[in-house]
Amino acid sequence: MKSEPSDVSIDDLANLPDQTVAWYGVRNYQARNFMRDQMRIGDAVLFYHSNCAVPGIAGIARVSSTAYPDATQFKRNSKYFDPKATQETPRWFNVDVQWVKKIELISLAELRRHPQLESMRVLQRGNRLSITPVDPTEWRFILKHLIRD
DNA sequence: GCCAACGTTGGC
DNA sequence: GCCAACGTTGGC
Repeated sequence: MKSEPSDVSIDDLANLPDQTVAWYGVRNYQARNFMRDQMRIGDAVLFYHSNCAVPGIAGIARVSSTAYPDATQFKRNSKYFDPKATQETPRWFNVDVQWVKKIELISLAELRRHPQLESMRVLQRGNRLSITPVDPTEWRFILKHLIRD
């Protein structure tokens, strides 16, 4: 899951109440569907810093709620306000994400160096999704080879 | 339903 | 700040 560290960084997450954040603001249907239809409580998350000096995986988190309506879609003064969304028929959903640990940053350049990760969804050319599934094989490779405890 | 115009993402 | 890539909008 991508987050701009200027918005919510891995350290910000560690310092929030319950070390938890609602993953608000997703306005892409595919990304929404991943949260709404596929994420389950306890699912592990790679917390990725995007749109910053050194983009890459900055930590591990976990899904701590199932999806529920994103509150920002109803807030007129929010940049995420959606005039077509109503309480009865919300359009946008988010899960809660809880901090697990910070890791030594695995940069995007580093991720691209490993052929074992070349089909990782987040690394595909033209990918603009802020949320992408991680293949178990890729997950295990990252855990085993790119993260030291 | 097509598609041009526009907006957004995000690496560089 | 640039720009490639892609999603969305809306006129027709």
